[in-house]
Amino acid sequence: MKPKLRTDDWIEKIYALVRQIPRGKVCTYGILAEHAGTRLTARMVGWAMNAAHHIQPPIPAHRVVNRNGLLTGKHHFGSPTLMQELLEAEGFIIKDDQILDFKKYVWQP
DNA sequence: TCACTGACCGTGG
DNA sequence: ACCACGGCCAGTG
Repeated sequence: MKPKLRTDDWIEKIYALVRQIPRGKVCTYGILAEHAGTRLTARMVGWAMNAAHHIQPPIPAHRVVNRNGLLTGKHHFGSPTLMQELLEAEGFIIKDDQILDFKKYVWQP
């Protein structure tokens, strides 16, 4: 009997991982997806983040960026600059919606 | 009910 | 080095 391999299962992993991201670090959709089970579901990670907006506790989705270090989801934060503001508040340097030296701040579980 | 899209990533030509 | 395509899951029209 396989456990219910459903959304709730891996989606919680995603949330847990994102909440484990220390301040001053960032993570990518690919890494989260990979640690959540499948690395090919990076797209769903974004969907999970979207759902994370109305759940508790709040998810620091601003620390989750794409492989390019680009703030792809900034437009989904309610304010197009909210994500950048949050990241800058943590010491990141954002240029053209992109984190400078992003590779140096990548956090891996 | 069927089909398409989505805060992506990796590989191929 | 650049462009194009496929793949995964779930939600919505």
